Amino acid sequence: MGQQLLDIFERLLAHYGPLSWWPAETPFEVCVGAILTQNTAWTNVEKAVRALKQANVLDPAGLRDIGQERLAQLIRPAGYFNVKSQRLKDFIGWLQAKFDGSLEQMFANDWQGLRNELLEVRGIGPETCDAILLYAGQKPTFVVDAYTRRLFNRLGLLSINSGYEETRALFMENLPADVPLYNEYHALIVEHCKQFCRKKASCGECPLAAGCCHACP
DNA sequence: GCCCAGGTGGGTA
DNA sequence: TACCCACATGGG
Repeated sequence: MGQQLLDIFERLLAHYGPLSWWPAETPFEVCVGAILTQNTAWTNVEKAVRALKQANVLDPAGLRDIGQERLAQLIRPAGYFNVKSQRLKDFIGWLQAKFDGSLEQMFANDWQGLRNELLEVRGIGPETCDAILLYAGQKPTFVVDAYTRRLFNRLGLLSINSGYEETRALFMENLPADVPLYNEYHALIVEHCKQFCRKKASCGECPLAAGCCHACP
């Protein structure tokens, strides 16, 4: 299984090249982006992030001090703005109370314990949690999303009923705990599915075996 | 106009 | 546990 997972990774890497995620300038921006991108197209998140930068509030103190109504208006393009402004506030409040608003302090802790604590924060589910740990904190946890389950189910490596933790375990139990590898693998899965699982390209050019997406024969 | 996007939490059986 | 639903904007 480990070799199969590595083969798929190598094919994706050869086809798309290194993507070097996350698309953000700072670890804090990764955390905000991870919350904003929940069930939302990344292009919409970019608009919201841009607005936060222009308002000069894209840092722990800025998001702590801004009113929630104003925050909601700034992130409006990312959708679910009422829900997400509350989630950002909840995360910032937790970060402030627990680690004095410092991501450095937060990441200084044992990451597996930190993962459990992060999951307790309202609005931080498993994917958002792992994205923050991997892409903002360089911790070796694998990020699973809807694309990952869809793709590996179609490749026959994962049951259709596999949940988040089971899917994550497939990768973490069969691949070395390697941050650059986990970083690239998740990014490549997303990039591949954007192109093929959304019918933008014909399957003749697919770097994986036929059957990886609904457009495949 | 219709479908869906790099989810999550709350409610119900 | 296993579904079902709300949450909302913007691009294809």
